[in-house]
Amino acid sequence: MFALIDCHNFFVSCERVFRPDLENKPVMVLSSNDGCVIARSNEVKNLGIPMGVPVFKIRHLIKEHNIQLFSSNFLLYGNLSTRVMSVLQTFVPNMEIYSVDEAFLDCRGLKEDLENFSGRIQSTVKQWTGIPVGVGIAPTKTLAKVATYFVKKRKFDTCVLRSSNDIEDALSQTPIEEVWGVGRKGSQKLKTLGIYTALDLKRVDPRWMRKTFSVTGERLVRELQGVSCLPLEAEGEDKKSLQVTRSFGRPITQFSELKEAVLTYTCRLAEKLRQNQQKAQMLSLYIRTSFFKEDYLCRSGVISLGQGANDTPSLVKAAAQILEKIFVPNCPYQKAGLTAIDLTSRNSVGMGKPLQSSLFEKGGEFAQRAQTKKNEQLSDALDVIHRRFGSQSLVIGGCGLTSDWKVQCNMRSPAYTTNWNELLCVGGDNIARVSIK
DNA sequence: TCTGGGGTCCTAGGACCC
DNA sequence: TCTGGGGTCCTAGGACCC
Repeated sequence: MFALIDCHNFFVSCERVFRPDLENKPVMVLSSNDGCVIARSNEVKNLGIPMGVPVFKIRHLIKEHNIQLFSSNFLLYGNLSTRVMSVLQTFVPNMEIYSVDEAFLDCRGLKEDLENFSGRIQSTVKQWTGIPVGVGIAPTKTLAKVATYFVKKRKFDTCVLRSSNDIEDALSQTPIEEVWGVGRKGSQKLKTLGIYTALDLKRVDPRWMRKTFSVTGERLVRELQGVSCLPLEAEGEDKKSLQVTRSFGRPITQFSELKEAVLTYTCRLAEKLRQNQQKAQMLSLYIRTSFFKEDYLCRSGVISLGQGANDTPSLVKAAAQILEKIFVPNCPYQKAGLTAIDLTSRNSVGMGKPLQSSLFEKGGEFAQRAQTKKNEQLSDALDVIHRRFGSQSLVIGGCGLTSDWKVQCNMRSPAYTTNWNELLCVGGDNIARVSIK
């Protein structure tokens, strides 16, 4: 049996941990640039506000219902996520962190009654972290997903699907578009084939499904039939790609400004690579205008980083080269994104596979190695300085200093758990109502 | 006026190998 | 006249997830 633990309205719940006065009030968290709704409290869901809707379309509802807004504060959410996961780790030997707000637990060998077990998880996480969670338990991961769908819909705390009667009953009440792995396109196609519920899908021939929807479709059907095809993923797998993509606070037309933005994102990407102890062998960059405007334009390019790099100077140089190549003048760019691909594994010798050196390396092998070493030392120093004095304390020249193209986030909550200067104050002018149970 | 960010997996088709 | 069979690797694009 698999247990899926799913945090309720996670980002909103994180904000409420430090703002208990917002309990039972409508609260939303917005995407970067305060553009779209990415998390809603139950009160907001009850108003019929959908996930992902742009804020400007619902201004009137926000005002009318006095909805409390927050810019996204991923530092906070990431930190609270870590807390929740470490509490979950105390319950079972094997678990998979599936996303920032979800984890699968392997329930094999559990002596305890499952209803009791899930209740205990739910109350412990709430008490130790302040985050409310739902728990769904079933024989496969996909069925556990169905169980948590019921938790959300029916406002249960927990749901255990065990007997085939219970499972079939739950599946018959699950619309096909709610099944894990069936997206918008898939559900449209399935409906034209007469498959409307999860139960309908469970009853199709897996071999037919493979022909029509590839191996992924076949696995899905088998999972619904109770045959586990998706094992718990091992922990600490290396990432296969890393990205930094951002929309700008306003459209950018000038090359010089676009370059500042791209190089700023590149520095961040290099930092992420170093944090992960990985190197990239390829770097790709795209720049694009707004989807919603006429003459939509998207340009992209890829460049090789030779044997793999994660030092800031190498990546910055590569990104600038791509940008020169793909830039088209007089376009209102709205977004840029970088992706590091072909990442070397964390555990391989000397960080990165022991690759052959390139036959066509310029400047001779020794000069090249010396330069790489310098760049890596510089990057390490940069990391140390950023940790100590903040990420803005020292930047490379190409990133610019004014950068008024930066994303808007005017309603961000404090970094309550990661910055000494932003700890929650109790008493004084700014009294927070914290109830300690 | 105003529309997120970061990932994974799968397939098809082409180039290439013996 | 007539031209095989069995592979791997790479890339682009699509779909899906949170």
